Amino acid sequence: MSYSIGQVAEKTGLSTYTLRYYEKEGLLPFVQKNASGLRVYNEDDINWLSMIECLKATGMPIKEIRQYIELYKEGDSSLSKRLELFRKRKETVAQEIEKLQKILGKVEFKIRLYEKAVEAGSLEAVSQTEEIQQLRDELFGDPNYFPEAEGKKSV
Amino acid sequence: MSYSIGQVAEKTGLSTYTLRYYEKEGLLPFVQKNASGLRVYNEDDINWLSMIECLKATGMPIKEIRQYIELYKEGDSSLSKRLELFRKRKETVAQEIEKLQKILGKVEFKIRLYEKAVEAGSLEAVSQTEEIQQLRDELFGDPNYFPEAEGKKSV
DNA sequence: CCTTGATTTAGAGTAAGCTCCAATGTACAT
DNA sequence: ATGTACATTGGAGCTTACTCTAAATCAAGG
Repeated sequence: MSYSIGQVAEKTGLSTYTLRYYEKEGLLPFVQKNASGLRVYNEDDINWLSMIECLKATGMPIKEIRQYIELYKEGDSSLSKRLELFRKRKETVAQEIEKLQKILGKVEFKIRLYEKAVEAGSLEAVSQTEEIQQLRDELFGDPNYFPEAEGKKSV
Repeated sequence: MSYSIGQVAEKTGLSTYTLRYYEKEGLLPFVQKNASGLRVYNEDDINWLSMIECLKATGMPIKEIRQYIELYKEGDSSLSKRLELFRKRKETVAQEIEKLQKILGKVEFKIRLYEKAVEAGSLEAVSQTEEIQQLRDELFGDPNYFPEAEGKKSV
């Protein structure tokens, strides 16, 4: 099965601009062209796009994705480099998840604070309560992320 | 306690350029200046920066952070809007965490695949094995995210 | 007073990742 | 064969979030 650039755009949710841009950046070195110069994508190209989306989702910039593709083109001699690359990606993603979980905790604190504030009709009144102060201490007693955060003013 | 822009940069890890940029963009509307026009930051400003970093970490763009700050300036009349804003942030972050967990699964699959490939000295040999095909099915049987992904070619 | 280093401003420059345009060519149904 | 939709290229333009520059001013020590 083969696809035009428009069909691939449809299938992947990427724009035709983006597909051409990726090619220009060396992310899709295997896309064929027919006699008239039109791009003809096959299943492998779609798989590559899926891989690219995956790497992008790990936070990898386009230049580094190209490097992966260049490693792939080197063949089996680059297997251990590719393994190493995926291990680094795993680390990056794991760290990002951890960071987001901490952020989620802070946002949930804000939600509780604002729920009480809406109830009371005032933020100042609520942010000094025993309950909120205690929550604040639990969350921000950890000095790792902006220790001065979330002071008395409840910004 | 008060701080110069350089001290705040040191404290927060942001550059002095960034601090001035944030002010220009309306993210720090409370920073004072002394008689000579030099910025003088206080604890509240540091707290605001911490809040800004938190919102940024949720993926919120700077223009929307400014909108939050404008809501804050409106006082208690905007409490429920601010609550709503934090609820949306929570959704965004929760979804991002979910997405990253799926990505983590894919990356871990790649790691296993490449571990085997390095062992065998060949990617093609390994990607057709019973074990890998089974793992692939488990991970990518779900048609939500690029159903064509990870075909026979193991890109 | 003088020097050194930090700070001020307006505005220009940068990097990433697209996004679009103009002019031209291709595919195909009527 | 002609209209319509879709494709090609090079290159310009856009957005976000900084990042830096230049020229002037300020702060503090000797």
